[in-house]
Amino acid sequence: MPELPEVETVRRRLGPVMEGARFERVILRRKGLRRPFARNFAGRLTSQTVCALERRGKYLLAGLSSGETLVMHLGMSGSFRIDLDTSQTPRGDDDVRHDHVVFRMSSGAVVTYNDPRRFGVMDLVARGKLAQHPAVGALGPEPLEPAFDGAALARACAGRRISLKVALLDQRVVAGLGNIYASEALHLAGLSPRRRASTIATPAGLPKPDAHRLAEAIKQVLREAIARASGRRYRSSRFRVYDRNGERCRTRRCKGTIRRFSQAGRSTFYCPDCQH
DNA sequence: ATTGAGACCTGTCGGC
DNA sequence: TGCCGACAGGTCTCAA
Repeated sequence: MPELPEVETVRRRLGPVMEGARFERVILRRKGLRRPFARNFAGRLTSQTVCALERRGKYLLAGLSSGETLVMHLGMSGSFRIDLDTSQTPRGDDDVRHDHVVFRMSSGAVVTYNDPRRFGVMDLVARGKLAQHPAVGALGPEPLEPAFDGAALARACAGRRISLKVALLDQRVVAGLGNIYASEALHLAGLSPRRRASTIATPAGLPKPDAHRLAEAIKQVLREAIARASGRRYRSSRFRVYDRNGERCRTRRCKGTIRRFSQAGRSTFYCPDCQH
C-alpha cells in the first residue's frame, strides 16, 4: 500500500527501531528486486549506524554513519515487518516466501522486507550523491511542505498537454502521489482528471484559482490519509472515488455516479457531475 | 521534448 | 473444481 501516506506510516514505525541502531547482519535472499543489488550491498551496510530515517516522496532514506544513504522504495507490494523477539523470527503465520531482505539491528529488532512482486528498490548511494540519483534527485516538491502550493503546481503544469491526472502521477511535478490519491485529490478539488494540465496555469505559468484549489486538496487528502493510517484501529478506509465505480458521489448535493476509465494505462475514478 | 505503450513480477478475483 | 483473462496502490525504457 505504498503512496506517500503509507510510506510515511512505515517510516514512523521503522524509525524507533532503526535510528541510532547498527546493522549487525544483513541477509539478502536473492540477487535483487527490480534491479540487482549494488555490489557488496550487504557488506557495505553491515556495522553502519542509521543516523536518521527520512522520507522523500515514496522513498525511504536511511542516512548512514559513513555519509552514504540507503535508498528504499516499496514498489507496488513491498512491506516491512518488525520482529522484536529474535528467538522466533519469523512468526509461524508469516508468509516467508517473499522475504527478500533481512536487517538484524543492534536495537534487537529484526526488520524484514517482503515484496511479492519485487518492484521495490534497495540502493546504496555515496555521500553527497543523492541529488544525482536518477529517481530521488528528480523528485518534485514535497506536497506537505509549505513550499508546495498552487504557484509551484502551476509552474510544473504550465504548457503541459498531458491530462491533469497523469501530471499528478509524475513524480517531478509533485512527489508521493500515486494512483489512489491523484484521483482523490482531483475529486476533492472538483477538477476533471481529463483536463489538460496546462489549464490550471496562465500562459506565463502563473496559478489560476484551480491550481490553489488542487494544491490544497492534495495536502488535505494526504494529511487525512496519514492520520487515518497512523491512528489505531483504522478501518481499511473507503475512498471518495477510488474503487467506487458505479456508486453514488458523496459530494454534498451531487447526484452523480462515480465512473472509472483508463488514463496512461491506469484506472482513474471520478464524478462527471461535480468535477470540471 | 513529450507522450503513450510495454515490460518488469506475483497474486487475486470474477466469469465460464 | 479448474482455467483464463483482467487487474492491482510503481517506475523504467523505448519508439513514435
